[in-house]
Amino acid sequence: MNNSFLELLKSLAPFSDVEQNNAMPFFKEITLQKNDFFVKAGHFSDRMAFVQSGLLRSYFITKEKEITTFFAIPGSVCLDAHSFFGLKQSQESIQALMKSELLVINREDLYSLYEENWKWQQVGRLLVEKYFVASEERTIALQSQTAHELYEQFVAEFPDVVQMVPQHYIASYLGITPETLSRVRHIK
Amino acid sequence: MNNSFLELLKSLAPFSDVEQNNAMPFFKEITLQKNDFFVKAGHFSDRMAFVQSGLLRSYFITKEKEITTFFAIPGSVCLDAHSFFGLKQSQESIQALMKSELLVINREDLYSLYEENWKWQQVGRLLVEKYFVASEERTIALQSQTAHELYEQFVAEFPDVVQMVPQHYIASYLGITPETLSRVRHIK
DNA sequence: TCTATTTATTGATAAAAGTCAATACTACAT
DNA sequence: ATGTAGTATTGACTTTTATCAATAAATAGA
Repeated sequence: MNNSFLELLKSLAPFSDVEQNNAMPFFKEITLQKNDFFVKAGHFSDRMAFVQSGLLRSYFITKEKEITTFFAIPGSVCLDAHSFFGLKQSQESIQALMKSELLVINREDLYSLYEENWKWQQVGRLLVEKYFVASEERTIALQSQTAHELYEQFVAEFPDVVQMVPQHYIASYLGITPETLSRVRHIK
Repeated sequence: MNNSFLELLKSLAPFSDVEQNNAMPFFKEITLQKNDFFVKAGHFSDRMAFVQSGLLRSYFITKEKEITTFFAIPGSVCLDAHSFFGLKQSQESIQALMKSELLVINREDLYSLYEENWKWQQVGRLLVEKYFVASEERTIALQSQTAHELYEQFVAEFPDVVQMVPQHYIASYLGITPETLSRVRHIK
């Protein structure tokens, strides 16, 4: 398994080499080419990915508008929560914006891991806790900040993404129009 | 223990009577009077509550503005995620808006439960997953909906809360001003 | 009950962001 | 090199929401 993935896990709970090796067969390495989909809206998705390299984008379409909900950078966990946890059809699509290497596990295998060793269950819990806190913080930002503040915060948090994706993806992630983002970028 | 709490747990995983009884001593029933704080901003909070009755509000203060982030109704889990999961000083305060009965467990005891029986760890994970999905959905709403749509959705989702709390709390929960909410309420 | 405080509404105006449309820029494929 | 599709910028204008201020209504205490 890849180092960055192991480091993420080890930051959450200590694993022995044996435990790591036991888990390895559950994860499959896959490579997505640019524009390939990891999840397609309307389908059920039972796969969870750790991004090893590349970049993916989650988005959904509503009322003629396309809304970006997440950029998955290396080190991120990437899944459609509504589908994976809620067992529903995914509302979002997740698409690779460039060639991306992922470590993928499906729900069934993940749950086997959880039952096999409580430490994996713990890591699963800690991961979701971490993403829950991040989601809460994003909610608060959207609720309380102006377009300009949101963009500055985005640049600080994801400097690489700013360089790599079309601005209108970032605009929709911030809940503003591309025109507004373009103007906001030229303030100060 | 209270029925609504047990029902919540059973909806997530099946527990035997023995398992339930083993867990009981970890939970303390507390009653908050109106305006009592469950969490105070700036303090560390290691307590998690199940709301049995009453109503609480999470909020924080920024730039002279007060922003409501959550209403905890009966059946809800109530905590400051940033503090409880992130082990940081809480940014929010959580205050009872009326007399409220809570079942409270602290982090240490919760983690003992997790280690004692993997099913509790599983329930902990499932609970966070559930709240994560809800948080994602709220983010998407804030990102993509108008003030009017947000309010209509709030009324549909929390009809009781609408009756019970000052409108400006709801306004700040929706990321709009009290004046805008007042106007939006009289549309159509 | 009366008063003080909080809360809600309304109006006038300002600011922020959206919409529409034109144009320019870029990257890529042929 | 040329053309195409996607992307970014800019301007004029509209809509939405915020702000400020005044008043009205509701509520909680004494």
